[in-house]
Amino acid sequence: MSPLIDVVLPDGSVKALESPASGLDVASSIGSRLAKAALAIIVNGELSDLSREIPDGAHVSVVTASSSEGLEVLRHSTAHVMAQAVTRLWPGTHFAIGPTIDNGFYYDFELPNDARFTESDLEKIENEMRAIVREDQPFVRRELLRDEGLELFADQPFKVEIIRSVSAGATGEDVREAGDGTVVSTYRNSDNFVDLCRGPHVPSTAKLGFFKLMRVAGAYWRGDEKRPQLQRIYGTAWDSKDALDQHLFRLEEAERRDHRLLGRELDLFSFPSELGPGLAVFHPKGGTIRRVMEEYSRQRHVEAGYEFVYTPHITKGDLFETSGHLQWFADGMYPPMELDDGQNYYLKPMNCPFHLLIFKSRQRSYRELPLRMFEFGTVYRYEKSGVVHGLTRVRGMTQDDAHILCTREQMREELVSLLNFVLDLLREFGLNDFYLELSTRPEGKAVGSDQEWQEAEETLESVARAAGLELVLDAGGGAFYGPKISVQARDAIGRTHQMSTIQLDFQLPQRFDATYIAADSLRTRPIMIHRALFGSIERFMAILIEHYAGALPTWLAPEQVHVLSVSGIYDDYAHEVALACRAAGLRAQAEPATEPLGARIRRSKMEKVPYILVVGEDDVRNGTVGVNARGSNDPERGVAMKDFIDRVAAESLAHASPEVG
RNA sequence: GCCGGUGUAGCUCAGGGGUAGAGCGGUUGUUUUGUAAACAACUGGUCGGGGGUUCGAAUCCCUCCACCGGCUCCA
Repeated sequence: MSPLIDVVLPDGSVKALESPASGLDVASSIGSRLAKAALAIIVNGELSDLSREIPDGAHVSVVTASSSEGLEVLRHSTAHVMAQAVTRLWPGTHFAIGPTIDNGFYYDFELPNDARFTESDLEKIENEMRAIVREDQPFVRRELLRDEGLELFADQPFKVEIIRSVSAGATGEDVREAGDGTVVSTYRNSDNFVDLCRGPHVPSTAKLGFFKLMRVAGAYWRGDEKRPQLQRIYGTAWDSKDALDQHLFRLEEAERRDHRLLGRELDLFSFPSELGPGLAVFHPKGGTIRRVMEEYSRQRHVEAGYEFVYTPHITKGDLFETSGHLQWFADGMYPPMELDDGQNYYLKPMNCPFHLLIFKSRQRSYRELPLRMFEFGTVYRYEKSGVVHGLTRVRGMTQDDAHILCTREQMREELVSLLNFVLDLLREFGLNDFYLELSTRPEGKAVGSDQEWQEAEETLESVARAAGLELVLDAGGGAFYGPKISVQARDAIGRTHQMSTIQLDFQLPQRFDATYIAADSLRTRPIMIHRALFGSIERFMAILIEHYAGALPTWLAPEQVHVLSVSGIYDDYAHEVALACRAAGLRAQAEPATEPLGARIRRSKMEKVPYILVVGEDDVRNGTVGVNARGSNDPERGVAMKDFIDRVAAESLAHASPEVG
């Protein structure tokens, strides 16, 4: 009889198993359904293959696709299957890395003879993957010495590079691929496919099957644009057809919300090709949304003690020499205009140097600090041709930009109140699920001393922690002049967007030699805080449009009320109602009865107007309206005109959407 | 900037060496409508730009541009 070992299950209970026992044995001992669903096992906190032998006394937890770990294992294994399929179809392919990502995975390849994947290849690859799944190939783990690994992958240059880099002490992605360096781990599926991989993997390809290859794209090896560009295939993988279908449905939902599509359908903005890429024009309705956003923002900034400034769009290059932009940011700037006097003039990519000049326009006293200067500053950035994207990435944009100059002592408190201000403002626009990101010093392209950076980063971090929100580190993501906190918001369908940025800057005041006279009569260097709460108005509008799927809350809706008369003989009353709404500050208009009512209702509904009023004979007699609120299938009849107006005015003030029952 | 894809009417799309199409939209007329599409007529295009092959190019080839999906970058 074999000796027994004990394993501790997640609920604390202890199970005795015959030794040796694998992860699969553990799962089987609990139940046959679990054994079937098991994909991997966590042994003493370490995610491992099911085939792994379990040591006596281990704490174990069986991993199925219902956990995020399980899905990740499943996706990673599917990536291997894809790599095998590709090497079957294109013998001689070099494969690079194939990690999991949100909802799926990708794998980077270099095809022989510089061949390229096309979209139609995806179906071929999927079919080959299905064949591999049917073959029920086991994933067999084997650990090799470094030199054995180098030999095994001698014809796979990317794998060789990974093995070399992990044995040289690399971390991160490479370790995930290969292990710790002295020993490398591999997974073999069949005689002709073995991959370098740390694992773990599902026991067999038969555990997989609910996947779809989404798209093919170029991707630089190691994300470095100076290195070879590989062919990347993105896929998604799930544990059931249902889950896969749901995911595909969510993608369709995101497509339906695409602000570029809604922007055209709702007649909000466009990108005339006559203007060039990334340059938008706002149509009257988009202009209304923007104006309401800006007006509200202005009002809040006045209340928060900001002063409003205005600065020009172009300047002599000297300014950006002083600020360091020409040294650090020239790639992002439009090329200069050379004028007759031999001066180079630039479109401004940022507003900060101008605000500093305002600060410097006369001597400042500590009594004036903190000085908060706000501007809707329109800036131009020469974005690379491949990156412009709707309103979220443009070449001309307006920032709700402000620069706060304060003393070192004031800095912390200013940041704390600023963060509260931001979050409160964003909540008024209907976003309420946030986390913070701290971006630190960018290696190799930063100005300032180590000590200054350290102080700036520590201050920002402590302020961010004090806010009590989740904090994520974005190492090396800061601007060249200082670190930043950015507020990330999750939208209605769970995507995250970078919203506000708050940057700390010890550099610019120094470069411009900005000073104030402190209480001790000494010239003292102020601290500068850069901040944009919307980020850019364009991007923020895009996010709102997608968040609300175009159905903006009443206060932001470009048209709030449409008044439709049942027939032309009540058009006068419809106008009267619209005028009364407008007198109460609502955006309302009467639509003439040129078409049947149903057609006009449909038109207004498609425009996502919050309130459609229908008026007819009863209403003319009683001074009432029929109210059809957006989202409701159940119109109200005979509502007193004044009651309706009061209700919508209140709703608008509260920044709410129509209440539907 | 790089890789892949796509450019036909305002929008969505069909056509694929031999007279440029549909639906929606727009305009006009008729219709007077109680909650998501009345009827009719009309209107609409250098088939992204340029070059080439050809008797003939929207269609085949080259090139540029724009857009879409990624990479790098980023508000």
